[in-house]
Amino acid sequence: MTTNQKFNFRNYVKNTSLTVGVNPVIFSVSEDKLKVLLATFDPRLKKSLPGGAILKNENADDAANRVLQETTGLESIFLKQFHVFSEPDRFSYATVYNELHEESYKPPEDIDIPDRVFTIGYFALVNFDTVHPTGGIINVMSEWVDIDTIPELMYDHNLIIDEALSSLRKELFFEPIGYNLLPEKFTMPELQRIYEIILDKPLTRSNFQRKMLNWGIYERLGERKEGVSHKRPFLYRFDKERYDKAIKTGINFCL
Amino acid sequence: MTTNQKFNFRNYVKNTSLTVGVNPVIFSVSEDKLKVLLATFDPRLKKSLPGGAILKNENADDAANRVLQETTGLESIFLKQFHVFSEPDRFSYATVYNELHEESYKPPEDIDIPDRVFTIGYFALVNFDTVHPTGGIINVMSEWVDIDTIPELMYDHNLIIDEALSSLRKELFFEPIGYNLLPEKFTMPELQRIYEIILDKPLTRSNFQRKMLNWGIYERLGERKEGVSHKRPFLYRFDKERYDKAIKTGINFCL
DNA sequence: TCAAAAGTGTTCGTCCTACACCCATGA
DNA sequence: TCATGGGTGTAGGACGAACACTTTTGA
Repeated sequence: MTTNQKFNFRNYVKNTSLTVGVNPVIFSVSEDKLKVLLATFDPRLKKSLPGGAILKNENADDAANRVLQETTGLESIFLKQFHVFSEPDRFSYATVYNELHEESYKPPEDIDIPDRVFTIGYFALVNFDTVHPTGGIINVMSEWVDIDTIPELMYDHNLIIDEALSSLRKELFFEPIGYNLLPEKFTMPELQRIYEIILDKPLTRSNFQRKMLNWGIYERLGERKEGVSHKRPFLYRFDKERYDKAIKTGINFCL
Repeated sequence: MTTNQKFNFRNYVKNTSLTVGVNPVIFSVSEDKLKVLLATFDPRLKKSLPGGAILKNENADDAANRVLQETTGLESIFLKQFHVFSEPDRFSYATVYNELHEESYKPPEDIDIPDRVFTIGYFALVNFDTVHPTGGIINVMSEWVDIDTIPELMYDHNLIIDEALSSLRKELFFEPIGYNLLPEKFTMPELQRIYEIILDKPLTRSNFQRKMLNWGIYERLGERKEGVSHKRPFLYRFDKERYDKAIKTGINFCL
């Protein structure tokens, strides 16, 4: 036998019309709280995550970066895919219209509306101060919301945020990503707060300091933080070169 | 403003015709080697991973379990999503026809062939002896191949396997999943080989033993392994109850 | 009786924890 | 001068790496 006799194109290509989008869960830290960027599509509806479809010549990462750029203005920041959400009924393009009966939200009948929409969940870490949230292309506005006061959201977006947070915590053990939430120059106490807020548990100051320095991936700068009403802490910077070297020699970032 | 003025359905629904499938990377261990199940669609072509489209009423996990069942006969085994592969040109339905010019592989012109196909990568851990590989619904056959002699595969399947292995290694730090590769009753030396093979590095016998027992998630059975030409090792079984208890009290599975 | 492999114990070093102590700063 | 927070030192304990020793088995 040379040809595969089992194969029949008509059985193989299952024609469920489908769109795949991305939903970045954008984290930042401000006022000692972990925050997530939530979008408002229409003020009368529940909030949702920023998101968008994957366009013709994009891969998923491209799309996530684009959505991030549209809503925060930021490029090339920490962004990582963590899970696909694919329940058959997780999303419907008619939801908004069914809720509000606004003519402009009515799915037109002359274009093919996909039966299903999957979304690829991403999480991103950004420095709060560098972001001026906008609604991007789809939404009216977006805003930071404390992780522990997230309201009920559209679709399965509450679930997506839960999974994003637990993926973020997992990732902390493999990559020292916390510094992405801080400005380029930061102090050890600041970094410690990041870890405490993400992991939601207190860490011992002196030991935290020593561990971070032992990793040898942060460069201590000459300067110290100005304008604090007590001893001025050193400033540090993430050092990519040292990081790459540390990775090669095999390091683990367990806390 | 009540209505979202930015919104226009015609801009929002981007009509790229798209299918999403799953590709489980099925791992097992035999003859002291880590193996992956590879499928042959047509003997004249490169091999590939088992796979299939996500059907109408399935989510991604359902589809992956179905493909696994079709190719191995197994149900409810360890299976975990790890990444979506979404490059615009990663897959084409015409590939096989372009290669072989066999009429039966020609995409019919009267049905809509999707422009793009994404795949969700899964990895699965199975006990070698319980599997009798078949081609499943799509392929002619499937067979176990050593992880370090994987040939060049169709599409981006080599990349998928690489990512699967590194995800498997990562996951070892969060879940003690190695036992899934063994029969229900196993010995500590057997478990140690599993870890050594997956991580591709030797571990110290006595320390490994102690660590596994300290985790307290394996139950030592009364019996010992029969038919070995030296001291007979104890048999153990993974104990779900103890595992759940250990998780609650906060355990980490660092090696 | 012996080789091989399994189980257990011991030593040593490293790292983590907790706490103490001193330093620098603005109020 | 004092309260506050940052940097560093140290004693004690937990744990891992390496290795030694004993036990059990089939050949």
